[in-house]
Amino acid sequence: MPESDYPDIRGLHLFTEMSDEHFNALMRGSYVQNFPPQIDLIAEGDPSDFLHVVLTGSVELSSSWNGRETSMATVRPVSTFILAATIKDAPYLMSAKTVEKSRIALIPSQDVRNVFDVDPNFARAIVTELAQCYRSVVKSQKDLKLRTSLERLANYLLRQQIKFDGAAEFELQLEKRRLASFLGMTPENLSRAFKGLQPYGVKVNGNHITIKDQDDLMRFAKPTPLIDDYSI
Amino acid sequence: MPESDYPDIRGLHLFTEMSDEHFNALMRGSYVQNFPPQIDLIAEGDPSDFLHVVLTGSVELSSSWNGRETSMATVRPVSTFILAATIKDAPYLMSAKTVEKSRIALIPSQDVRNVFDVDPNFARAIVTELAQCYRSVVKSQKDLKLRTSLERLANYLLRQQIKFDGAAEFELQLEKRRLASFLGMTPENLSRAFKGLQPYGVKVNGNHITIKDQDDLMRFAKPTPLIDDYSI
DNA sequence: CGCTATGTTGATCCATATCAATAAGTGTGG
DNA sequence: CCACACTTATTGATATGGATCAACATAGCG
Repeated sequence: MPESDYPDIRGLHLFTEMSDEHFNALMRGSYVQNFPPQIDLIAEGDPSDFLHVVLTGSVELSSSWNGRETSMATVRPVSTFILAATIKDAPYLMSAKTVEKSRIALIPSQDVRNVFDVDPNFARAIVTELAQCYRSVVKSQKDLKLRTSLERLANYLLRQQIKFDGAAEFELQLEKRRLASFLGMTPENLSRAFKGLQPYGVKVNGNHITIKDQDDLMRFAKPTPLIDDYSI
Repeated sequence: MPESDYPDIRGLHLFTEMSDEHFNALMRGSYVQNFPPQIDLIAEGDPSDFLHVVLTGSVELSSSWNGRETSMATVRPVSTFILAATIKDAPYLMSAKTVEKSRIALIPSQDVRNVFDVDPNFARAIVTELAQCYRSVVKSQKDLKLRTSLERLANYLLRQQIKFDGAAEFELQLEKRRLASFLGMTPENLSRAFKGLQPYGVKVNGNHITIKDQDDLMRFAKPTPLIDDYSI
């Protein structure tokens, strides 16, 4: 891997606290690759040979069964994905494909496990990261089981708004069809859900969202830190 | 904590590999309590003061929002729950209440974090456990998003059957209303779903399930290790 | 430019929720 | 030990959220 990529990766929580020696050892065995859009990186069920780090671009994680498919998450720079499979040396539970042109670091899973065993700081970081991931999925599960699709959309928009520092206007980060699948609905239903939020001051123009009155939307959406991840 | 309870806890993956010294240190600060059925142990949002270990009985984890409630999991002996909250020192995301009379060990979260920092074997065990938990929720999420309620029930029954060593007849471990909520449906719908599985050889009598022809049910349920956890 | 993928809108269908009534347990106290 | 209350399970009738199908519009893109 080119040393110019080291700082980005080092900046991740996962890698900040570990020793230089171990970090460099990890990096030496790793490599970085540029992928065009729509490239399959991983198929669910594959053995987990590498821990992946998205440096630029974005990657969609999805799963399928019996001819159906659903979007599970979108990974943006700089973060890792499929840490759990790497740790457990178990097959990936999700497929991954690039959404846009992306630069991705691949760290051999075996190296991750080796360094984990000798670097307590790295071990602690992994635990924190895994606990974080776990809690995120639990939240997402609650979102799915406790809310209607309209409520999920409303809360999604509020979370996005917070990401953009509470701006009244912002751009959707995802294609609508992907967003629909992520929220557990069809594109048609998402279209109608946007309409359904008009009474609460939500305006949509392509990917451009305007939230007239945040409080109004919040009264409907009833966001809570026990479901909605404001940190990400 | 009475020393007679040590072996059960020590037998958990989480605690097998750690040093005696650290294990005893953890146990000294812990205590064990007997609870009657239907006792609230934890409310979601509470600070995570203790790692809980179910020694006997069973505990239901649930979440609620805006007047709705859903069952997230049922914990049976001997296992821990809310490890992630303990590790992150963050509020619980789920509530916990005893289903039956239960004996539960409470290990102060601070102690868990302290020992984690000094015992590499314990640290590794925690990572493995968390990765396992994470993957379980991801599977459960896929189950919810990719399958109809009938398919979820069919696969649930097959997983239960495997737990009972493939026996053609077994007892449901959960009350039906709890099972319904766990599977993300109403009790009425569960009732009808059982009927809907009759053509595939599923017979229900109270909590007693009979699966006439496993292959028949499997052809409908299409179980896969990428969604269905055969290990638990 | 057309071509293809994405998004919208309308009509309809279906899975599941809700409401209501009844039956069957389960537990409690007299 | 039974009668009563109360919770759980089932069944039927109906409502509804969301999916599906179809047509059309729009927007990237080679």
